[in-house]
Amino acid sequence: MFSKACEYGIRASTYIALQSLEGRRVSLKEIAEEIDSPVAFTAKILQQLSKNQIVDSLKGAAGGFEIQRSGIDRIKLSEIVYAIDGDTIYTGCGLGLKKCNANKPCPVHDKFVQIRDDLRYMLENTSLYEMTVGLEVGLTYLKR
Amino acid sequence: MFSKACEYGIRASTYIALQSLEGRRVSLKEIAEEIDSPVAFTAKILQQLSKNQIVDSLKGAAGGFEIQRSGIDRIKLSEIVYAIDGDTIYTGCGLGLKKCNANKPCPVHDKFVQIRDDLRYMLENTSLYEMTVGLEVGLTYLKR
DNA sequence: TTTAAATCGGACAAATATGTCCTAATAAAA
DNA sequence: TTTTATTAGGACATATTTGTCCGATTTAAA
Repeated sequence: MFSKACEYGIRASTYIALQSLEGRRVSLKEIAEEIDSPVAFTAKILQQLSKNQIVDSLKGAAGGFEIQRSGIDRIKLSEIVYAIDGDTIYTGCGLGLKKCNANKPCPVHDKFVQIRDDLRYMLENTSLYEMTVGLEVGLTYLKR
Repeated sequence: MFSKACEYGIRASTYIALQSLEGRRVSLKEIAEEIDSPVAFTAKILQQLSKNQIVDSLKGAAGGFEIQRSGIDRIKLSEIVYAIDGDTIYTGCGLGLKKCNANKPCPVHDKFVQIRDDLRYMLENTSLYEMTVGLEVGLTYLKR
């Protein structure tokens, strides 16, 4: 569904949001440990998320990553996916045709539109805050 | 969503089904032309589909690929996807966790289960015959 | 029996995705 | 001011996916 980079990106953002809610800024090292991802690769992804203003980064000692409370409420999964994987998941043809659309559809166009629209709706309506709710009480997990 | 190989595989199977309905056996070369795919790569995929008994192949002059009428009705997209991409699209976690399940779910487990189930239902209930219906009358396309 | 047209299958090549390493830049603390 | 802990970013390395090439095998037709 998503690239590895995107999976790590969602998990990292969610962990940062969770800790930011407690007022804790977190380091790359801690993030990678807590979401069980390769450190240096995660660094690249966080750079990208920072450039796309999904996470805030602060250099130097006591630096790290955080997300403003307003961001935690506002940022949706769709924005993270878009920042890393682009929009192919929404716009691409299920059978890989370059110019597939309602006018010249592939044989599964309508069926895919429906499923992709459901996926898009879900991603556009799931905030980082919502992602953290189960984590706090141990109902959901970010590794294993 | 699917790998390139799987996209080509679905398009190739659909074209073979369409021609088999007319009693025509088709060559690799014709298939690759009609679905706009790389010839040699398509050959590999057809080998795989042949081994998985999704298409019948005949060697030698006047050989080629075909699908029995019974197969055209019976074979579902899910079988093609499974033969090429395996079952990760059904069973894999949306966030890439290895042991994500209802007991220890990731934060989007339930939401992904729903979308994946819809996708699975669609793939398991779309036959090759259904894929060909629109093609015959020029309502749907396999290239561009 | 020979030739031609086709798939099969192994080895190779290129492109992309994933992952690592090292140095520079930054900022807090000693 | 120096040291230390951190992110930024470029170059490199590895793995996987995508794609190519070529000889072997098969079968129909000449």
